Order: sequence, then structure tokens, then C-alpha cells
Amino acid sequence: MKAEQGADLAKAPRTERGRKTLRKLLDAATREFADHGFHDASISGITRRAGVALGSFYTYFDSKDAIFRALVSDMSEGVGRAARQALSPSMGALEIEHAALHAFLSFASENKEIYRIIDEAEFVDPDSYRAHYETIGTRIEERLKAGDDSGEFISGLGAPEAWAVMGMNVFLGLRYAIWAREGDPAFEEIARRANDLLAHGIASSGD
Amino acid sequence: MKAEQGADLAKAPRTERGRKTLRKLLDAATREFADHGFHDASISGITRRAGVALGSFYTYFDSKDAIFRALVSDMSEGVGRAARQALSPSMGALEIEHAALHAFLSFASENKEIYRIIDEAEFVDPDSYRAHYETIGTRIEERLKAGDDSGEFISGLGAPEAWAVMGMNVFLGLRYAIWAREGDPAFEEIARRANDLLAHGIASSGD
DNA sequence: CTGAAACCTGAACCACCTTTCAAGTTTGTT
DNA sequence: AACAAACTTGAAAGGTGGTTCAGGTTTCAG
Repeated sequence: MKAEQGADLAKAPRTERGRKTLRKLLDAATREFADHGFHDASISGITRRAGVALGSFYTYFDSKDAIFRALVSDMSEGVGRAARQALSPSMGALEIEHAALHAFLSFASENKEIYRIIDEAEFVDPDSYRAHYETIGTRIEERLKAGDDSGEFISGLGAPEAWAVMGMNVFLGLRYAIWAREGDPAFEEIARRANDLLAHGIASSGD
Repeated sequence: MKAEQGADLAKAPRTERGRKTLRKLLDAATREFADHGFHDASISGITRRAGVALGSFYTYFDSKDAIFRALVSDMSEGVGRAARQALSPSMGALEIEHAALHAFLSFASENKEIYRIIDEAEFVDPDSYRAHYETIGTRIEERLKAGDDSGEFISGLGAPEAWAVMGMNVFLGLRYAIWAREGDPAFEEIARRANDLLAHGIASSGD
């Protein structure tokens, strides 16, 4: 997770000690924001967790907003990376959607705090939030178009279908990864059922 | 929009004047929270909009959190009411899903501020937020089960399918109602395409 | 009419938090 | 070793805004 290049090189550390402090601040901020939410999180809470003095924070970030933005773009990238790793070009179009959802559920389950932070970006940094979902939406739309070209999917698919698929995935992640309950179906079953819905819909065949 | 019964009867107004002030506060708070978000909204902003003194706020609400909670439960109810009105028992199961999404898109488009507030509840009042989506999810699940019983839907549908449908709807609402853009398809087309996806999926028939 | 309860008012209190800064320490290069 | 730049420190400035409260006004039942 590197977030250094993001915005302000002006504040980039120039020594080893500086790089370590920056990393400590980013890690501490992730925990602080996850525990308290943006507004109840405090800079002093971040520096306390990081084990550095309050003033050191401003050596690396201009403001509380700045470190939050750095975290969001960092994490948004992390989600994308995790998804890409689970996919392979040799998979069929449907299989790709299945793998993407399954990877998403696992990732969300292991990184619950990331989702809390990205969701809160809707209010703290709306542009990043929108960029996050539009990027993902576009990627799904490309996959649908590819499936169309290969004849595996019906033609005429576009953005509305992509957003529908994204919504399905996000809400299944919310319910079964973030809000997981005793007795819930395994991720494998969730992914399979969502994939069936995506493939054939839910109307009974003879309609 | 009544939110009085929600929690504390202790603070319920006992005179006509009191009821009017309470209503003014709730309306003002809706606007204030929609414009600034929970944390940048201020009690003094609410009372200024309502045209009452700062101290009067505490005659009706114990805290900033309390009025926010009152608004969320009030609005959550409003969404449900709007959805119910668009549905009629004479409709077919698929037709019902189509009507529900179409009604949702229209409602969201005309009540954007409501969605900002409900979304922010994830951080301000997580229990209400969860209750909101679990209620809706359960309602969708019942509709799917009814469609199953009537033979219009395949059997074996349950909560995962319901959450998938809900996610589709919410994200289509986010993209095409809240973030609407010049040149977007009409709600009618969005609802139709989502309904097609729901009915038959996207796999090409000969697979 | 009358008095008690309900309601209203807004200045002041107070807790907390972001941000600044001047002074000290460490790092790395020459 | 010596020096400049990088980094650290924590007290305190400067704000903000939620919440309280004592005193005044309005309402309405009896």
C-alpha cells in the first residue's frame, strides 16, 4: 500500500526515518478512521497510535482531509489490484464474473475497515467516491462487452447492466462479508447463486 | 412525515405551538443535513432555518444525534410508503419488480436529499441504516417467494437473490437518479433493461 | 381570570480539535 | 568532524459548535 505519489511530493519524506514515520501515520490513520469514522477520529488519536508527536503529522499532511484522501485513493487501488489478480484471460465470460464476485467477497471480508472508509468518502471526499465506482463500473462494462463480442453474452449490454452487476456485488458484499452472520451460506454458494441469476435470470423457463 | 412517536415521549410537545415548532425543526434539519452532511451541519444552522432560538432545540431533542435518528426512521418509512403505493396485487411477479424499480428511480430523483441522509446513517446511526436495508431486503425476498409460489419464478430463491435485486436497484438509483447525466436513458428504459436482466439473465441462449 | 406548566430565548460555558511554531534532535553528505 | 537539511517535539493559539441555564413569555385547564 503506497500512497506517497498520490498528491503532494512537496511533503514526501527524504530520509529513511521520514518514510517510516509516514508509513506509521498511514497505518495508524486507517485504524483510527475505521474505529471512529472521519469526524470522530482525531489527529491526536492518529499520532498517538503511530507513536509520534502531534506536530509531526503536519510534516507529511496538510490536513485531516489530506490524509483521508490519500487513504481512499490508496485503498481504491488496492481493491482493483485484488480483483485483477483473481481473473485470468483464459476464463469464460461468465466464469470471470463468478471469480470477480468471489474475490470481492473474500477481500471485503478480510478488509472490512477498508469498506467503511471508502463508503465514508461519499461525504468526506465525494469526487474520490464517485471516481471509485465509475472506474469499477467501466471495468465491468468492458467485461460485458467482451462477453458480447465472444458470443457468450447477449448483445446490447452497456452501462445500465454494468451498474446493475456492480450493485449486486456490492450489496452481497455488504450483507455476507461485512454483516456476515452465523448460518449464512458460504461465499462459494453466494457467488454461484448470483452467477446463476446473472446467467439465466429468475423467470421460470416456460413464460 | 411524523417522527414524534419514535423514541422519547418525554419530549413530545403538549400544545399546538409546540407541535409547530417541532415540525419546523424537523423540516429545517432535513435541509441542513442535506446541504452540509451530518457533521458540518450545526444546531444553530437548524434553528436559524427554523426561525427559533438555539435553546428551543433542546426542548424537543436531546442531541444532534437524536434529531438525525428521528429523521432517518421517518424517511425510511417514507420510502417504503412510496414503494407500496406503486404496486398492485393484480400485477404479475415480474411486472411488480419492474414497477418497484421504476417507482424507486422516480422517488430517488425527486428526493435526492433523503438518500444522502439515509446513506450517512451508516456512520451516524449504524443500527438504523442496517434496519433500513434489512427491512427492504425482507420485503423483496417475500416478493420473490410469492413469484416462486405462483410459478412465475424459478424455485429456490431466497435472501441472496433478494439482496442482489436490492443492490441492482440501489446502484441504478445512485447512477441514474442521484448522479443523473445529460444523455442518460430514461427511467423507463433503465427499468426495462434491469427487468430483462432479472428475467432472463445475460447469457446468450445457446450456451 | 389565574396560576402552573409548557415553551422560548440567547448569552455563556465548556470540551475538544485542528493547526502553528519556535526550539531541539537526527541524518547524511562533504 | 562539521554543517545544513530533514525531521521531531509538544505547548499553546485560535476556533468551533454542542449543550446548559436562568429568566422571560405564552398557553390553556380549571
